[in-house]
Order: sequence, then structure tokens, then C-alpha cells
Amino acid sequence: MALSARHVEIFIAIMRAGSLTEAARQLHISQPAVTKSLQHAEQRLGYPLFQRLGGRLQPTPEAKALFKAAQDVEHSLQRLNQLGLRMAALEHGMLEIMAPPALAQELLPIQISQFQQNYPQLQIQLNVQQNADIANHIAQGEAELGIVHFPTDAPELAMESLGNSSIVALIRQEHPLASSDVLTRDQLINAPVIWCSGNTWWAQLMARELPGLKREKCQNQVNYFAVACRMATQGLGIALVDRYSIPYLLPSDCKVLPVVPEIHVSLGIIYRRYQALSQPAKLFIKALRKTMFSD
Amino acid sequence: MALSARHVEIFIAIMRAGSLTEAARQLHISQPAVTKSLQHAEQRLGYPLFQRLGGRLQPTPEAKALFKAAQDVEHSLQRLNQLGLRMAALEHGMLEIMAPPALAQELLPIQISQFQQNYPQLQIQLNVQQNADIANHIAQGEAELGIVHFPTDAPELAMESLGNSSIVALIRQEHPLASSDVLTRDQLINAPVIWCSGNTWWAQLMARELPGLKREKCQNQVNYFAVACRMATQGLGIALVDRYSIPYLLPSDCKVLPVVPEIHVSLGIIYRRYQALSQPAKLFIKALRKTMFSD
DNA sequence: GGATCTTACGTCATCCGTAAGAATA
DNA sequence: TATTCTTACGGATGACGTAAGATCC
Repeated sequence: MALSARHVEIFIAIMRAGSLTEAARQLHISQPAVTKSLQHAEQRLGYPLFQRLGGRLQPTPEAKALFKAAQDVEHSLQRLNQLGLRMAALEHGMLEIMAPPALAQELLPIQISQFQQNYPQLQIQLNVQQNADIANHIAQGEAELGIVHFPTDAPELAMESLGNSSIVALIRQEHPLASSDVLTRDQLINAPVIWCSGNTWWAQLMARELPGLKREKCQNQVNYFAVACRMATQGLGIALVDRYSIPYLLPSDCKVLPVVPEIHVSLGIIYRRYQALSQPAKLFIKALRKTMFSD
Repeated sequence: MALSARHVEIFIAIMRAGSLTEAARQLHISQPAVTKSLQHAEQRLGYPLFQRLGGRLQPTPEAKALFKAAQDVEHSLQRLNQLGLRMAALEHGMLEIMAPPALAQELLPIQISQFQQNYPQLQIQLNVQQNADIANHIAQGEAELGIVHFPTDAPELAMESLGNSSIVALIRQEHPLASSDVLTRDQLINAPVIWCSGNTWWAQLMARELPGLKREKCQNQVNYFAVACRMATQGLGIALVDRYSIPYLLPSDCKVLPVVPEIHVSLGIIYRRYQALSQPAKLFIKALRKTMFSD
């Protein structure tokens, strides 16, 4: 018959306290309960752990030998439970996020800093990949969460909407089109739009929503939203980007104008469907949805 | 709230088996019991350990992280209980015996070999010290058991009798005194006895039991019984030694004669009174008493 | 229908506390 | 007498099993 963890716990307390009475005090149980547990343990082992001598206890050599092993048990259980608690409080764990450059540069640092204020010990890994590659990487387990535009629908992946974003225009104030408070789609078609990237969602979106806008007519072409915005602030044209990709700090001589009718962009979060989400991931999604749906 | 060892045990079984049903089978408990334990564990932790997905379980990242720590708990408990069992079977442990040369050379090898047949894995340390020093060494914890003649009565030490031995005479057959079957005390007083040692129990015993025998009259003097016996077999005199100190193998031209009236020698075992005996020590004492009282 | 997990309910073991007893200093 | 361990008894928690229900393939 084997000893239980409770036997071990009580045995250790007796060894440390040196008496049943004191051990009981430290364990917050009655002294007869300690007697019983010890007797039970000794009966299971088949030999005494303590010599009863004049109302006092003297550990046998066997008890001394078992004590070290018992402490190992105690420590391993403590480590397990400490880890369990730390993970509950998100003091231990890793939040792996993969996002395209634009979101990794503007949206996520803000979201992450907010999230990390609540869980200051949580490790966070933010991995930048091209939007089109993220689904594959997530499917291969390289990160737990992917934040994407136009989420793909691979069967391996689950997708949750983070609400609809929209395209806004970043433009210098001196530009003639900057005089109004909004920009119409028609105005944009012949405006000096900075063309973003080749075969990403942006080009598809433009083809659908602004079919009159042709790549050939755009003087400046880049493949990063951040660069497009930077070019716009230098007066090199109008950047048409997701509103979450607008730089946090803009020069005062720049404006951000909404487009009418609005051009919607789906923002979504993807993860492996058959892989349970970690606690940090769940909470981060929750936090993301809350802030993004509320504004 | 912390997880119990039982929670850990069941959690590990689920992780290994991959399903509650199979885990229950391996644990020899019902499947609902496994469900309950898992639910309880998850409730205590505050987060799920498995994702229920189409009737199957998928471990969460938290479960995977806890699994390693859980295995540590399992292993440490296994080690503890294995050690406990091994000590019960005397497969682990050390029997430390201290004895004077004569007993260490003749009596104890026989006793130990007999004892070790029952407990072939038990480690045994046989330490030789002069009889007069053994009590001190035992009191200082240098060995657990001391086998001595004329046991001392230090308050720190407990003493148990191993029965009475007696002095016998080792003598060559051609010696005139060897013609009878016994030797009387009177015969010995003027015989060529080999004087053993200076201030040990032997000299005290002789002074009491054979007061006529004087050291000055003895031609040959040694301080080891074994040497005395060897000298006797070479015809250098009569060795008067404890019967347990007679060599196991004797030349055929030698005889061992009892002394009449018998000269008793107390043989005893000593150990620290306030230090509980180890299981091997207890059993060795028991075995010693049994064989020594039975012959 | 066969597999799995979950819920419900009753039983039993065991762990614990209170109270009294025994031994020791 | 004060302290400690042991024994005895009774209660409550909890772990388990059986049976039935829900869900998925």
C-alpha cells in the first residue's frame, strides 16, 4: 500500500515540528487527526517512522531517509499548483500573435499595451508576416492568433470577426481635396492615390469598391501601408488605408478624411480550429472585441 | 484552491489516454468519476484543461504546460513509495555494526552471511574497533549497533544481552593437558596460557575467575584473540578465548576444550538509547538473539 | 447505432473534530 | 499538574458507482 500526498504532507509537518501537537497546530487540524494519519502511514509502510519515547517522538532512520523524498513530493506539488495559479492570473504564459505590418505597427501595440497593463507579467510575442501568409503560418502552429484583413476560410482555421473597419484617406491639408470633411469615391478615382501593394486584399478591395481606380494611373506605389502613410504626409499623394493603420502621431498639417460611401474592411482573428485556445488568447480576443466594437 | 495528488493522477491519465473513457479504464474507476475529477480540477484552477470538441477532448495549452509539472509530481510520489517499499523489504538501507576484532572475525561474518541471505540487497558495514572504544563510537553515532563483551553502562546507550558465552581453551593435541575432555580452572592456573591484551575485559575476567593466573607467569602475551588462537595452533601455549572467537577452521591436531567450572562471558549489543533503531538493526538483533540463544 | 462526455442521485469510505484516557516529566 | 500521545465515537465532506441523458459521428 502506498502513501498518499496527504500522508506525505502530514509526515513532513511532523518531521519539521518535532511533535504531533505542533504539527497539528501548523496544519490547522486537530492533534488526534495527526496521530491517525501517522499511524496509517506506518501501517501502510510496515515499519514505524517514529519511536515513541517518553511522550516524545524520535524519527527512525527510515523516516529520515523518506524525509528527503517526501520533500521532493511537496516541492513538486507546490510547483504544480504555483504554475496553475500563475497561469490563472496570466502571470505565466505566452500570447503569440501574428499580424501584417500595418496592424502590427499601429493597432496591436496599442491593444497590447492596454492588455499588458492588466497582465504585466504575461509574455507576448508579436510576429509580423505578410497578410497573405498569415493563415498558413497559423495553420502550422507558428503562432496562436492571427489578426488579418479579409480572413481566409481554410477548414483548419476558425475565424472570429473583430468588427468592420473602414478605409480612410490620409492627406495633407494644402491638397485641394482636403478642404472638405469627407472624400467621395468619385473624387478618389482621379486623385493621386498611393497604390498599396500587389496582390493583397487591398488591391482586391479597390478593384471591387473603386473599380475606376487603376494601378497604372497611380504615380506612387508601395507595398506597406506605413510607407504609404509616410509618403502621404510628405505630400506624395493620398494614402487610402484601413483606419487602424493610420499612424498614431500625425503631423499637424495632415488630415484623415472618411470616404463616402464608406468602404468596409473586415478585420478578423484566426486560430487553429482543433487546437484549444490558451487563456491569454481567449482574454486577448475578448479585450480586442470589446475595444474594437465599442468605438 | 490547489489541486490534490488525486487530481494530478487523473489528469495525467487523461492526458496519456486521450479520452475520459480510456483513462477511467486504466485507473480502474468509472468514467463519470473521471469527469467529476476533471471538472473539479478545472473549477479549482479557474480555466479549462481540455476543449470538449465533438465528444472528444483536446488539451489546452495550459494543460500541456501543467502536464510536465504533473509528471514531476507523479514521479516524486512514485520514488517516495518505491523507497518506502524497498526499505520495508530491506532492499534499501545500511546496517552499521561495530565489533571488536575477535567477533568481527569469527562470529559476525557467519551471522552476517546468514542475515544477508534473507536480505541480499541490504548494505552492511562492519567496523572493527577495540572493545573498550566501541561504546564511545556508538554513542557518537559512528555505527548503529555495537557487539561487545562486558557491555558498558553509559546512560546514553541501551544494551541488550545476546546470551552468555563461555571461555574455552584451544590447545594442541600433543599437549599433556589435551588428553582429557575438559580443563579445570586449577589445571589452567599453572598451564602455559597465552595472555591476552592489557586492560580489556579479558584481563578483568581472568583476575576475577582465575585469580591464580598471573600475567607475569605467562610466557606469551598478545592483544588479539585471533593471534592468540594462531599461536596456540602452533603449540605456543593454550589460548583461553570466548568460544565465539575460535577460528572456524582449525588444524586437525588441535582441540577445543571447555573449562570447568565454566567461565561465563556476557555478550551484548549496544546502541544509542535515544535514537530509534533502523529496521535492519532491529531484524539483525532479532536474528542474532535467535541463533545465539538456540545453540 | 455506437461512441463519447455530462448530469443526477445514492452509497460508502475516510478524514476530521470533540471528548476522554494513558503515560511521562 | 501540565504536556504529549492514544483511543473512541460521531459527523460531514467527498469520492465513487449506477443509471439515464445529451451530443456527435
